[in-house]
Amino acid sequence: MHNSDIAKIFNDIALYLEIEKIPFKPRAYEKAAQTIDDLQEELQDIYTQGKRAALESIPGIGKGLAEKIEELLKTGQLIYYEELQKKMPVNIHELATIEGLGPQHIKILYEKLGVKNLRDLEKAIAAKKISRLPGFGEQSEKNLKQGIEFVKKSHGRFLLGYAMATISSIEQRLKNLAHVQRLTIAGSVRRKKETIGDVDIIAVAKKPKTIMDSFVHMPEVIHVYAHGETKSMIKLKNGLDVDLRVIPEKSYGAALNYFTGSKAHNIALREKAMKKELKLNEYGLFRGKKYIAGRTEEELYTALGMQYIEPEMRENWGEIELALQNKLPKLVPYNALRGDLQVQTDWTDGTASIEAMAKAAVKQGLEYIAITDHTKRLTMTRGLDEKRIQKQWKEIDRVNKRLKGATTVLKGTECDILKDGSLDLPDAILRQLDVVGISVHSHFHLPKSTQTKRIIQAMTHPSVHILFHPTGRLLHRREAYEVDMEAIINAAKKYHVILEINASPERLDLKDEYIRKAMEANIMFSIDSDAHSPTHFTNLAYGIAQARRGWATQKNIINCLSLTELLLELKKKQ
DNA sequence: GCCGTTTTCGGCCCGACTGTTTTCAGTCG
Repeated sequence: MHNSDIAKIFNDIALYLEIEKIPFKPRAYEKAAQTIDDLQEELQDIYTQGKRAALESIPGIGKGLAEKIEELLKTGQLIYYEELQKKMPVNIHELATIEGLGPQHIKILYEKLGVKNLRDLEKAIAAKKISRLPGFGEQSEKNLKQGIEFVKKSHGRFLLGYAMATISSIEQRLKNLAHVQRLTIAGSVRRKKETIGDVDIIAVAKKPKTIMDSFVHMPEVIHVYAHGETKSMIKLKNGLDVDLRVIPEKSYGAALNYFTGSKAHNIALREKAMKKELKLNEYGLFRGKKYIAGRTEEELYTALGMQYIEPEMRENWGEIELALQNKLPKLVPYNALRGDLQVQTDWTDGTASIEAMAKAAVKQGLEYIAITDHTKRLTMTRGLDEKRIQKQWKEIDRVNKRLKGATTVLKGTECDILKDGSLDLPDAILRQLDVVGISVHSHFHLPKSTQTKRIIQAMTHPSVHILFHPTGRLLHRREAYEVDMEAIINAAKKYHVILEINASPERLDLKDEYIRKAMEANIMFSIDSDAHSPTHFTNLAYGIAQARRGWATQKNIINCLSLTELLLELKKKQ
């Protein structure tokens, strides 16, 4: 039993307890679930080494939860959880993912209509049964319908950042097999799309049969669609489909190129080949029947008379034309970040102390981080007011002393943009901060022009450095608010505001096409983890991937600068 | 169910918004 399984059970229990209107316990379960999800070590290992006492030393886990974890680890089940399920046998997790549907309405739907899952709910909506229920109406029926559509739209696709751990683990195991000479994850994973449909793996192997056998017998596999010598297809327990192809070495580059896509890029590439009286397919580049190239991708692009194109750019957005003219931008490298300008701590809704976050940043090799806790309007996070933020500065000074330069902690804020475009901290405080980030956390449904005006109003404030997660979207959960991005980009240019590329796997905000538009206007970006726990710094890689998909170069990323250079840049503002 | 420089009991993030109501429950963050 893995941490994610236990975390899911605790989250389910929290929902059940909320249905029963039991106070406070749900928070305890939720908090523990979050902590467990963020844990770097498996609970199983912690328990094996230190028994129950070690479990209890984890913050948020006391005697009661330690016992439950012990039961889960030992028996694979939890009687308490099963009893809750028996009382109300619904797919509570699935129903709760629908925006606007909470525990109390789930209860009513179950008791009055017997709704147990998404499918039941759809049927009830189709039969117009919802609006007659107590507490529901015409509008809530409409909202539920929309919510279901939104969940279904994302159905079958996975967030890259959530699927990556599984994918990497499979990749490592396959690479370690004897007889495997080369192996690469291709497809949308290689292009670093924010969501992926399935996983395509390309390999060269001396004995294809052995690698294929190992592949279809991995413990995560629940279904084998196909099991052949050159191609096998499986479904994993988490729902992800994975294809593996074994390719002759001669065709490896061509196959990698073909299975990396995108389809549009491939078609355009083949058209260029045709104009040169060549033929490109997954086996190689040919003149008539004569093989010309295909062992590596580099060789392929060269033979087509163009620069090598990074996978993140292969969307047929003009990259082929630039490659032919030798004018491709040099994308920001994955190791180029020197700092992180959005980090939350336990002063608001983060899970760890300033010092713990700073130490994690040292491990990540970051030269500096900015602590950017929420501000007072965001009451649910205990957002900071002018008094507490000044108290926080003292703690930051203490931490910096203790760190002795291992990394530098900057004083920052994620200051709320209020409805009228004013900011949630007084000017006198904002002026003293190293990093002022601003963001929208309320009034998501303003008309587009009003929303745009509101945000631009905030950007005109002389102390503002960065607009955090500029469109507010949450992948698979919430659409971006309506905003005129062109106007925001123009404002960023005019008022010298940096736009954030938020690296959190469910945000990745800005999205690639906006990054490209902003690049055309030569806007500066910051790639930030938005870390709420020490493990989240590793998400920075997804932010860089997103930046590369938007064709961003190193000189446009503010946190590729050294600390001294960065502070110089930021201080150009008052 | 957790936690403690207000410590072993009694607190626990709480205000805004929506849609249902016609003064409030449910949900979100």
